[in-house]
Amino acid sequence: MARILITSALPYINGIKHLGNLVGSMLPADVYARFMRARGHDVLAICATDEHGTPAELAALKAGQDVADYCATQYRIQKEAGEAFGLSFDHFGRSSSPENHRLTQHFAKRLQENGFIAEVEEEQVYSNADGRFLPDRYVEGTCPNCGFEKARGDQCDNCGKLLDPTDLIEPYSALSGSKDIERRKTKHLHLLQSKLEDEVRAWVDQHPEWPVLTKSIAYKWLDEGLRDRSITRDLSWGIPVPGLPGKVFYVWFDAPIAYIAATEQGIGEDYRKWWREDEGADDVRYVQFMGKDNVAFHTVSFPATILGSREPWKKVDTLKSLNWLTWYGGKFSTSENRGIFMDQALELLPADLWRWYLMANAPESDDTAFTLESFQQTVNKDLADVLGNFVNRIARFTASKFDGVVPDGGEPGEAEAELQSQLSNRIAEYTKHLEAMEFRKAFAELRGIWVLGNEYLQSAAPWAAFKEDKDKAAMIVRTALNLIPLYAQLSAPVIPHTADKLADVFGTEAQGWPEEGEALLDKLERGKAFEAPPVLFKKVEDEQVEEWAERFGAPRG
RNA sequence: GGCGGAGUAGCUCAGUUGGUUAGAGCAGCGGAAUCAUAAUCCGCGUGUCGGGGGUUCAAGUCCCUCCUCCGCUACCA
Repeated sequence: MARILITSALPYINGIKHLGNLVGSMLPADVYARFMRARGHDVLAICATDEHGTPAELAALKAGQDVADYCATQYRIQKEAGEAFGLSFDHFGRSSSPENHRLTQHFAKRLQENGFIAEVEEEQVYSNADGRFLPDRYVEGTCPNCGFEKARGDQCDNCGKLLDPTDLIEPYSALSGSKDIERRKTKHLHLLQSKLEDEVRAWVDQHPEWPVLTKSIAYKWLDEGLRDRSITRDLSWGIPVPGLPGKVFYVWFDAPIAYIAATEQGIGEDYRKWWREDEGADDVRYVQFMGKDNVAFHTVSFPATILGSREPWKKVDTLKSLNWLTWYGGKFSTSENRGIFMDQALELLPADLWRWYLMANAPESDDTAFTLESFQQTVNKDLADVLGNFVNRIARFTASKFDGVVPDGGEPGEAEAELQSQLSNRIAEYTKHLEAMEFRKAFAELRGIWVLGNEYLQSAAPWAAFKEDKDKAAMIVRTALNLIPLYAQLSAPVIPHTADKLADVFGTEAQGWPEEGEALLDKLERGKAFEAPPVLFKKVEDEQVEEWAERFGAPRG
């Protein structure tokens, strides 16, 4: 039994997340956690809301709420949506927790003591009308390069040129539109990452097994040279910086620390057994899930923070980074009402349908398009036709021909040996892919395992055998029925709610995993009575797709 | 602009270190079966492997170049 620590990139607080966010980190983290628990490992899966930063303050302002109240409300909404989706985090915390305040300040203090922090006076754009400092991208104006009138202070969206807010012609606040903005001096703490560059590189060098994308992003930052960067901001909402009143830590400094703090929120002092290598975490395997945009922060910035603390905190062993799920090839967008969000998805259909489609088509090697048409086709075929119909046809056949009990009699022959052999091979492949976090390959294999049931029934044809040799028909039916509890276990990581229904048919356990080489087809107690379950999956109808396409802004035609 | 990733069948994608006639699922066409949610199972695959050039006995795979999409580029997170 291994100890496995799993974290998912933290969903930002400014509103409920869409399907792309879900499949980008939280859902694969959950699937992996469920799989590892099923294999009997000691798993701790952690997530939290990421609550600080300018966008959170602005979202609260827009909602007419105090930012603390706003975050509390949004936290509850996100937590509940996650639970409804079956996300089985052992703890879903908040980056604004007292634990994270304490821990973030602790890391800053340690970095300070070790000489990795410097106080620097710099100039920032201040808006008098808004009464606040503005991050570069919240300053807009005319691009000096191409003349585009709504260029942002960090980059022009029209010509792509990288800018500084002072480059803009006639700059104004993107919040209020006010031109009453000025540069003001302000003091900030800089993390002296340049001093840690060699250590970070040495640590990255220890992980040749990381995916190409992950390594190339990390080395790109290292090759350019780690720059010292500000880890504080002039905001009111956040973790206060001791000695600098009115300042808070930069959200990207405190957010990864919240992985640790959320663990403490969840399990108290025992969090150290998972996070401190000198207090028991030396045998922990730590796996992180994130979108590709987050890789640099997890391979370089956060490790620099940890290394600079000179304390033995657990660092990541394995990273799984995913690409983007797109809405018909474009961006999911809250403001423009494009795409489906977690709460909306569950109003339409049960979580397992979304979970299956998202994971079977996870954006692992490249961005992947979500379309309602593809979703409909996939869940109808894989879940309703292949899995659901298999369970329904064998259960109802048993009900009508064998009085709804697992029939006794007959001896398995060549076909059953062949089925057992194919199952063993495919389960081994499936398990291997899940271990490697290759989700698309894994679920193609699981689908193949479901198909084996239909193939077996089709060729064994118990309905034909029943007319000549009832013992043989009984043996075939018994063999097929044994697939139901097996499918419950194998399917549980990805479609947990359905897995529970499958396990309930014979009162077996959905949690667990078949042993390698285990005899799988004669485990059910003979003579056991059971009820054929209701149809597992209703099909998604064309009219529903039409309606949703309209409602969620799908490009038509 | 720079760095990195990607471009393979109508669609979504596999294709290890270059090596026999480039694969899978879906869709489509044909057939079988009738237990089942008109569900299932079997059979059918020539597609300029983004364009062009090069290295090699041999290139989807290596090199050069061009095109398109995506990410990062350190003050969005």
